[in-house]
Amino acid sequence: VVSCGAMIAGYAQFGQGHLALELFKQMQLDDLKPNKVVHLCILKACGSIGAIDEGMLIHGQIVDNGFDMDVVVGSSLIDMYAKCGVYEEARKVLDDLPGRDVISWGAIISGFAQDNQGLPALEVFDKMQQEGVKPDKVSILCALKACGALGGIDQARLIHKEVIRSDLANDLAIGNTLVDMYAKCGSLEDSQKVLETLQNQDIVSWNAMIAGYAQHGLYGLAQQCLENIQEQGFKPD
RNA sequence: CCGAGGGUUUCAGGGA
Repeated sequence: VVSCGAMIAGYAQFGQGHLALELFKQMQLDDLKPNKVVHLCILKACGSIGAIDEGMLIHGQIVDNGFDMDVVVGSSLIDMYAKCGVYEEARKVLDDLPGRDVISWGAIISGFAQDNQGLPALEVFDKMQQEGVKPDKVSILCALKACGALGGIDQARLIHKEVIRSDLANDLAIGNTLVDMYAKCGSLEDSQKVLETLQNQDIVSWNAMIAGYAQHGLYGLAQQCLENIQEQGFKPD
């Protein structure tokens, strides 16, 4: 079971969801009883390929095994349902999950944000805080992405302010997401400002800025930005 | 006793 589990984990992590599912089915044909970790990996696989039918089947097995009250398993279920776009079910699992934490909430927020559903993402983000759960880096990343999807510049500035006062003020992933978010909100000046104040920049920072200019038809500025980074010795990808 | 386990930022191309 453990060696199969390790294989399934590998497949799931490398985006080979179908192979993971195949191996999982083979396991069951061989009468090997999946443990908790195998369930977690297979849920990830289901989410990544949108295999909702398989996912619901696994959910049933998890309930039968009494694993469904485990916060890690519960969060994986939420993630699976959210990635499959079945938000009502994701929400139901979240509401019934004892000890739900910032990751459980983050799974739904991420699902909405990834799906360009900015408004519901931010609603859940607020609800989480109303319940006294403090946002962490990942949930903030997702909330910022949601602002970008929504074009909600006011919400964006609000969250940005909070970020500045937090220990994430100099975080590169957060900074990159801010650059992208402001660009998607149509405020390229803000993007540029954030980019310039980053302590370090990487390829993602530049790409976000260039894409922002390009998507607003500012081809000259996009070009200029590209030349800038090359002058600084960075290689575009 | 050991190993495997949860939400994570940017960008391109063809067809229906």
